Amino acid sequence: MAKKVPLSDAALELVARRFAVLAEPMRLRLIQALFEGEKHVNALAEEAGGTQANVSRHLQTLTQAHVLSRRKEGLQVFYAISDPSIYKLCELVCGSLEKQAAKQVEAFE
Amino acid sequence: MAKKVPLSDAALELVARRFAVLAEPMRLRLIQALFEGEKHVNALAEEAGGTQANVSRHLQTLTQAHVLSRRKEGLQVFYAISDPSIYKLCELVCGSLEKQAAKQVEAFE
DNA sequence: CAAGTATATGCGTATATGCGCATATAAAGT
DNA sequence: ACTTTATATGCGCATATACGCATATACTTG
Repeated sequence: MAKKVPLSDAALELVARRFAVLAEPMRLRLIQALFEGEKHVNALAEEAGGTQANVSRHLQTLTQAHVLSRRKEGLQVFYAISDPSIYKLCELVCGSLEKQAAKQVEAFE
Repeated sequence: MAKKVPLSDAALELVARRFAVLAEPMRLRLIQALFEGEKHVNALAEEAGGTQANVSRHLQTLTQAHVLSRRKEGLQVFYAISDPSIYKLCELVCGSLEKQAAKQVEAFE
């Protein structure tokens, strides 16, 4: 397991795409809503404040990126977080942004 | 410190922008190059394989996002990673992608 | 099989952004 | 002051993608 080898172009594209998937507020809202557990599309649309069509698309994007899992039950489709690293990822970014904000505040004191 | 409160729209936009900054292969290449330490623009352009102009722009984007710091010394400008969370962020994503890849392989066995 | 409900998708548009090219700015040496 | 070197930026183009609207698909029920 070589650790210091620079990532290949293909690998970098994958990483970039991963970040891109998380780079939309609406998708983050959906992920946040799913932190509470599995939910179906209409519930998510209502909670996240988007149209059914748009939410469905975003859910598709997240599922294709293996961030969410999809489970069909009768008429409804339930989505859930399938990649546990998402939790830490969001925590890390939030923490970093909080530190930044704290620094901004310092500058005014 | 309330932890379970959903993030505000403004906060989500910030998080999204943070991810967006990391969602470009060229910027990831620059970050990766800077893992070895502070470097100046031309060195980064050569190492990352981009034009000076383009690299300069990406460095600006990363600096405005407080991912990098900028230090001017004579004619040269040195950039360095200023947000330590970047290391873990990249590790997390790489680890997650490796697991995904491993699963793909399993499917063929 | 028809009607209703939940979800997905085709299409057009508006916006964002990465890149190349040329040029501007800044600093150092002659 | 002029030239050279290092970096930044204005501009245009090409591409990606988020959203709205309408419609298609899938499943359930009467």
